[in-house]
Amino acid sequence: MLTEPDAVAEQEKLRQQIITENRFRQPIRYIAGADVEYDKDTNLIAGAIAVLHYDTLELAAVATHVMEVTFPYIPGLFSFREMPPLLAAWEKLTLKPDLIICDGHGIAHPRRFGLASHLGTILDLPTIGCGKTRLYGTFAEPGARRGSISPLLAEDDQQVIGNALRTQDNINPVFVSTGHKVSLDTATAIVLEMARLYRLPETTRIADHHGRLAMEAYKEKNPL
DNA sequence: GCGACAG
DNA sequence: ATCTTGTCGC
Repeated sequence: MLTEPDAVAEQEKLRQQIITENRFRQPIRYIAGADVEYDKDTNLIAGAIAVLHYDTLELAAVATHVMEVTFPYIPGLFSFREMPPLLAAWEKLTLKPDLIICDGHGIAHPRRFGLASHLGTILDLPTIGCGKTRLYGTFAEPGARRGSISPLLAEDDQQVIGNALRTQDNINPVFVSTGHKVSLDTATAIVLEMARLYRLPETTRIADHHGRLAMEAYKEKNPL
């Protein structure tokens, strides 16, 4: 099994591969959302990846995978818990997206290696981190209107590691950061564009929905 | 020693 | 993550 020190060493190794500039073919045609659901009374987790048409937000493909957890929840090593089900779901996916928005942070992480960066470097695919709450860094409250941003700062405000982005008027901001091969500015613009109606981008909402369905179906088919 | 701590 | 309907407020 993977030990904590090994996980940290793995992070450091992969972290060096992160590219924080745009390196993807434009225009974007397919954009995906990646999310993982947990079951309250078992140790099952369901990874889900939903691919949407970038322009219409119409669902183009989806894949899920239910399995048992293989790593505990440790802030900072979170990705080692969610990567297994996501990679398994990725293998089942028939239509590969141009870019993935992850439910968790990218480089807005104490060692600059959150889930989005982990998934991006392993798959060598452009990824964006979009977390609902802050993990690392300091920030000033962004303006009250949709589209307002405020930088997430680290190392005594000497580094910008992400953006607090208000996706709807007077609603708590989300935290956007580069995962891999997408600049912070581009990542922020894409998340805002995908969050037309709700606080979270449509990609993660759809992935979350299918993850739930997969979990229910699995428990139905495999009773305790 | 005391908090903080993605999902 | 999960527990969870109605309800307080804009």
